[in-house]
Amino acid sequence: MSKLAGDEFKQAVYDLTRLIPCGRVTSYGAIARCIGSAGSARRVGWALNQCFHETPPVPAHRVVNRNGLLTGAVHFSSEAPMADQLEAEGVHVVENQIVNLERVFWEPWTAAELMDNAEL
DNA sequence: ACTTTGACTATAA
DNA sequence: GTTATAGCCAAAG
Repeated sequence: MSKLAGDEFKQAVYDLTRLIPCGRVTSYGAIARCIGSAGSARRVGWALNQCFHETPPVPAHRVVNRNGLLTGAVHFSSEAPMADQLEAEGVHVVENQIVNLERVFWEPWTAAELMDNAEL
């Protein structure tokens, strides 16, 4: 068993994505690795594609590729572009690419410490 | 059941 | 530094 089903995988991705602090971003591969499915970065994107009709909403705009490029911007609503939401949180975006990526990058393993601390 | 595609990543040239 | 190719896993056609 222990096989990560599609729905469980999506839930794991959503849960971790919701833990991303405001003004920070992360990568698909980092999320995939944190949930135990390293190398399945593409599945993270697939899961996030379904997040729009999920409740509560998932801040998918904080998830970008390893290059800091907003590859999923085209999947966002025209009224709330990915870049616009990132800029609203203080993240500078130029040509669909995040500026100072290292400065705003957030590693999901930080969430593990937070959750562990919360359980105490 | 097989083939193609996808919000990716790493390595090689 | 960039560009090209391979590896990756699962869903959709």
